[in-house]
Amino acid sequence: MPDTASLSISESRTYSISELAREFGITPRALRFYEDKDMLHPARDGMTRVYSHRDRARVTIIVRMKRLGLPLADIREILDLYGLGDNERAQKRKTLEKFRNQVREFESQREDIEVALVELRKGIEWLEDDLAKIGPSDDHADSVAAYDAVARKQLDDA
Amino acid sequence: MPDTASLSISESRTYSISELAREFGITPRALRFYEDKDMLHPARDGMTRVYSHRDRARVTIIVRMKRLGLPLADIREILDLYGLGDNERAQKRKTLEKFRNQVREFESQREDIEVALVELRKGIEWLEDDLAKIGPSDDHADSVAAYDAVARKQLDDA
DNA sequence: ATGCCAGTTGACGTTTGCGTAAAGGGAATA
DNA sequence: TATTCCCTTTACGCAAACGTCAACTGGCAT
Repeated sequence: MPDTASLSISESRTYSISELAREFGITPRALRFYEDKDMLHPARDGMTRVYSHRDRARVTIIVRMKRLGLPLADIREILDLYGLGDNERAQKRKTLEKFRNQVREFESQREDIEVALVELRKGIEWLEDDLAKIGPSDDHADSVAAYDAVARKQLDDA
Repeated sequence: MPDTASLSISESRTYSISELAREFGITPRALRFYEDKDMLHPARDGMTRVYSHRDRARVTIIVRMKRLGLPLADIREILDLYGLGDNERAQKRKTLEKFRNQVREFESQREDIEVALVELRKGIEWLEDDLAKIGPSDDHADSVAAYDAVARKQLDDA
């Protein structure tokens, strides 16, 4: 099987805890913590943890999901669902539902981000314009007007 | 000034704490908490809080930012920045930097979401296909193969 | 053998974002 | 007057997600 050959190079590697930690910008403590929460189950060489390529993939998922604000418990479920290939139809339906809900949540979250980005860009534009006025008019009325302008926008589309 | 007239209708209203709480789907406790954290400064009628339209706008921002996972401290800063119209140029530059950083963060967060959505949709597709196989082959080899397929994808683009 | 580095397991501390009584004030309604 | 609301403050509690010791255990380089 040529398949096996293609795997052997990169997928046979193992990683130490601090190696993975550095790679993902987290602490070893975090990795042990995730393990304690049953999100990882690295092999052991005596006492020391040995992370497989597959473990690494799981960490990738964990880190990604975390950045998206998912609580560890939820991430764990997702991980479990990937891991549990021996599901029955009922379970799979539930899984499907969960995934669909996640999609919905992410989509609405993405919308929130779009909105926030618009707001921030408006603020940036305002600040840039304001800073572009060469002479520091240092005026009080000016800043008040500016504040009102921004506030007004907030109020309008709130 | 006709401007004043356009404001008087909707902007002169005030809100009670529970009114605002209901509107934003949060508890009065939360609003008091935000005030304790100096994110809101509603007027008082005796002891009871009276929220202006402008206060309401601030709550809007708080809620939005919270949904995006920003810690209250950060939200407070943003709020302060809006409120401080009497900034010096130096301050404004710092503000500008903060805003730009936020934009960058949101953008990368949005990308994370896109990625996660792709993953989830792949998972959904897989589950749907799997459930579509009319006969519950109930096979063990099947599920193992399915697991490997998914795992492989994870590993590939990790 | 000694020292250093990286690893291990608890156990406790910290921050965030409120929830949840506890104890009461003021106004309106029955 | 009594009950009912809505409001107030003060204060303790809590789950999540680690950080931070503390106390040990190897391995290997000198």
